[in-house]
Amino acid sequence: MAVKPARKLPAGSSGETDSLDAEGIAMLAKALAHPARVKVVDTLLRRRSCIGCDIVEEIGLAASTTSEHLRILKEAGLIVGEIARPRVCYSLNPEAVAPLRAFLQLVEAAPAPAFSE
Amino acid sequence: MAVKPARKLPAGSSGETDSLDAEGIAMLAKALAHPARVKVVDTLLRRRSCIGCDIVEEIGLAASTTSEHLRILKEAGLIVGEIARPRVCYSLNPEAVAPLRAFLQLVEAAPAPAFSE
DNA sequence: CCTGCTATTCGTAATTCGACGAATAACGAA
DNA sequence: TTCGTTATTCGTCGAATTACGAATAGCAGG
Repeated sequence: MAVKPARKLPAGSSGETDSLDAEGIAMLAKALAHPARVKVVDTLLRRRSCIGCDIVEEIGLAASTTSEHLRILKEAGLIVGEIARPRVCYSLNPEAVAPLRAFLQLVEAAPAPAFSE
Repeated sequence: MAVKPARKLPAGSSGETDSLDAEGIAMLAKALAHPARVKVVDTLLRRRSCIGCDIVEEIGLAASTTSEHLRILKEAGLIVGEIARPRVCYSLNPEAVAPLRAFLQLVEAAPAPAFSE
């Protein structure tokens, strides 16, 4: 479809001073756009620890499905996985969330619409 | 596979720490999980105004596609549309974003993983 | 060596998403 | 009333997501 008229500026940290990184924001949001993945993040938030197969039990999906969700979260940089054979130890990467959080904070600080609903 | 029963406990109860609304968080994130929709929100953020077809021009997609994105944002409660025939005047609904923002803030405040990458 | 434990990858379905043009709706203006 | 402007809905298509079980990969230990 190639419906990308917008400039695909390579990851070279170009100076977008006034335009926000919609792609990056959307990518982060997408990583959290599923209840199972939100639960994973929440689990890692409460149990500071990380155990792999405990996550499977916590969210109640098949191991392979859970692994896929973990892959997506990893790809978005939201979590990191330390290999400790035969286990994998997952942890949050708190700073990865910053761009999305900053954007939401801007939105929340915006003036409410004049008309009430 | 024992499918875990998704329990729907009232959000108004006592502790908000153990009753995370994963569904709601994910729904909000999903609404922002596309660059075009992030751009719409950003446009409404910068131009406090609301004009409907200006949004179409701003994000560069077909009108029908844009309308669909607006519908999704509306459905998630992130924006509201005031009908001013033949136009529709869109505005942000800043408070709708609060649950997701609060969740992200918790994540960001979490201790970083012990091992560095 | 083989066995068990854990995590990931593979193959495959069903469903949802994202995009477009065409058709439709709804009102102000002529 | 008819026309013009704007927004939404409809129908459709390919692509992506989500889910599962089966198969695979690595290591610790008997």
